[in-house]
Amino acid sequence: MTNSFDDIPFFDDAPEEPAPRRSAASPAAAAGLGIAARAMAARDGNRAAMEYLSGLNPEQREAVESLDGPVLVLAGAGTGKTRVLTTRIAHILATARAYPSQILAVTFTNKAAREMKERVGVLVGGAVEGMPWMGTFHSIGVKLLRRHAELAGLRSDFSILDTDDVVRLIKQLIQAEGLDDKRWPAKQFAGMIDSWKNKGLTPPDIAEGDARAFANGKGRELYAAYQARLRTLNACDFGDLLLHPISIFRQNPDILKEYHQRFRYILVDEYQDTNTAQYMWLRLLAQRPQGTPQNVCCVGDDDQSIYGWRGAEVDNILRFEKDFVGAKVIKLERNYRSTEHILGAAGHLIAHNEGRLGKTLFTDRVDPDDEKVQVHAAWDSEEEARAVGEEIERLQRGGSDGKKHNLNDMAILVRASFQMREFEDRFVTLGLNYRVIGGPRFYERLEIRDAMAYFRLVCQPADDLAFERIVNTPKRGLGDTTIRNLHDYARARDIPMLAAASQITETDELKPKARKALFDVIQSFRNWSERLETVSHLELAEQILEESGYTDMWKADKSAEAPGRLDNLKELVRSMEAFESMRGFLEHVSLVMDADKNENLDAVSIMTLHSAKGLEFDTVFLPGWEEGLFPHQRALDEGGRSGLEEERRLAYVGLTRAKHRCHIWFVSNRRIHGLWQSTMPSRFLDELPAAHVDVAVSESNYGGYGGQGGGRGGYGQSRFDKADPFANTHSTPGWKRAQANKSDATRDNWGSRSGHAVERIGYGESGPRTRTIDGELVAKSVADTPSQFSVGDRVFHVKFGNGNVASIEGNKLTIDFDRAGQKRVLDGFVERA
DNA sequence: TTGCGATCCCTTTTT
DNA sequence: GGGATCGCAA
Repeated sequence: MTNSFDDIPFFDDAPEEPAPRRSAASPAAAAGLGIAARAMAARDGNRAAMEYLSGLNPEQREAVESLDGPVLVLAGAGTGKTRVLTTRIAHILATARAYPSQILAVTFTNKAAREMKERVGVLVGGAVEGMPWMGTFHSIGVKLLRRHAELAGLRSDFSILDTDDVVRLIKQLIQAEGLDDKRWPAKQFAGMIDSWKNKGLTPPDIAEGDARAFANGKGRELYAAYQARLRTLNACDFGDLLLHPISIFRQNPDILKEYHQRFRYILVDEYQDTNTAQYMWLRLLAQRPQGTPQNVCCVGDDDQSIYGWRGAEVDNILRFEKDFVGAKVIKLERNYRSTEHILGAAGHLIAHNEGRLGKTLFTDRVDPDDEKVQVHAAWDSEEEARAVGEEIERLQRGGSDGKKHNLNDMAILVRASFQMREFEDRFVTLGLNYRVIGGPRFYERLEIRDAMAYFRLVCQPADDLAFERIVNTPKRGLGDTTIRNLHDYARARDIPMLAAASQITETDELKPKARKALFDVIQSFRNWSERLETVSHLELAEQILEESGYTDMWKADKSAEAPGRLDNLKELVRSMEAFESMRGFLEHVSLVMDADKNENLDAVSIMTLHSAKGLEFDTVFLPGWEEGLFPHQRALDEGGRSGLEEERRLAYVGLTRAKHRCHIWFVSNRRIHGLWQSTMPSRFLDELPAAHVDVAVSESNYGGYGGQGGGRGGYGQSRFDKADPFANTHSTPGWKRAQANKSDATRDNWGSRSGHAVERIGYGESGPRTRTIDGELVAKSVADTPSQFSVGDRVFHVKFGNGNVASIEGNKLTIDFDRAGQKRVLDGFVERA
């Protein structure tokens, strides 16, 4: 059977030997190389035409021009890493060292791949279209696997399962083993398999101990059963996209050799994030027999290694020189992004980490007007969102520099995605445009997954998971009993469920009603599969959704979401336009999973720190710098010291995203799992240097609100001045007002705003509070001064109620609360009972 | 077989 | 707090 992937010619788009020469017949030249072509001409003497090299600093230029032999570029944040990579590609093409199709350029994320493609496109023009080997590890893995699928026991039209499918599949296996799927959650086992795969381990490689850890010692068998099941489904998971090629290369040296000849240049972005499997994959492709050039260039930054939890091995970057003898190591330390304050803060913070290669970023751009990194305190996450929103509006109207700022230049970077919600809620009420990056994704929506299951099954009839998903959606009277029958029938004969369904309708094993319903479904699928070749995939998609009754199902649905779902389905069909075939579309979706339809809207970006890596913004807001959230408790529990260091790198990534302004927030109270918890400022705040940081909270407390303070003070000042509760609540303790505020805050916008203003004054008055922040941040001095409390004191806390002080450590109290148990709290938050 | 209510569990990060 | 799953009843 042919499909669109077989259409890609193998080696005939570029001769293996000799290396390309500049000639009219050269496909590369014919492709119209733009600058590259001009630069080829330049090779004959006119070096000035190599304009893409000008503007590089000496280190960058060296990294670009060192084309022979292995190169490791240690590129700090904002030092022009992507520029080096893209220019290097342009340079390879321009000097006619290789055809576009002979360059393997690997990135970690889709976003990075997209950006690289764009930027290379700017340099070399249309030639970038001739670079099929530029993409993520996974997308390149698919490409390899499609070509050699049979060597992995698959057909080239295999499906790629996402996490959801995998979990459902494993759940079936666990149940089939007669195990209790509550005691042995499928999700957990899916995680184990994933981490095994990240380490490059196949079932026989699993150590005895690990194998025993799950399902009464059946872990290894279960893993093997899972792999076997994938094979019968003609499917693979994300990990397989790397593992299968690895074993194909290992077992077929001749194939590996073909790729060695093909890939003249290998480039790897974000090398510090590669896991063991990726590393094995890469080494197979990059390590050549002695005497052959190993033109591999890896770019990375050990200080930005933030994927250790996912199996990334920082060691990979550290042992590069051992793996590739004679490697040249180039450090990029000149930062072009951030102000000296931001760099100073970030550098001081990251210096607290031990195992690092040690780079120090510097910049020449010193401007006395540059704002220091601002640290703000808020009572709770709601106030945090409110204040950030106001700061954003302030910048939008015209910041301290009087300049009006675009929302596109601002981002809120959170540690965990649940933090996003509060900002979204707030921005909706403010009418402030925002976009969530990496949030709940289009293709993960229920209706989209259903529709996709239909498409998958049409293209790949062995896809049982898709079959099970939609066989009774919309409702066709095919319930659990029928499905289970069908399932058993299929398993017994080792055939796909769709085929089994076809057979079983010819017997009388099913009740007439179910039999009829099933028969109709199969007929539909037969029809659709036939049309695959004759009807355009766009039309076919529409027909499938119509004829299956799927759109009717939502039209009949009276719930609030139904119209939105119908819209999404339309959007889905529309987005298929960009693809040549349904298969091509399905592949895109399984790998990319996000629809990048954020047009030119001016909007604040909200995303996690992880997904912010590689991006930059004029103004960056970093909320939630509290112990337990950031650094995240789980990272500390599971990762210990190295977990903490990874969190610190995450903080470093966050800070270094900012070009001009960086605002950090921490709150005293945050709701976690629905419960309010008192929180302490993050230790990372202690690690920021006073020279580059302003504690904005005290300033706004005293200066901003009384009306006499002048200063650029607080946010939304004028609005609060009008608020009438101001006067009469002025003298009551802050926490009380905050508490009163909380009850009506969710409903009443204005109420919450005025309450908010009042709250903040309360902070200003509560001396310990302000000093605490200064003390935490600037020096440990406060921590050394004796607390106003002593052990045994009876105290009251707004969230936890009454309790007794159990121990004191500087300004941090451990309190045994009568009802809430033992908590650690800053002394500013309690008062004598 | 379906639909609804109750309960349970989880909440870091992603290809 | 909230989403997903489970169990029970119609």
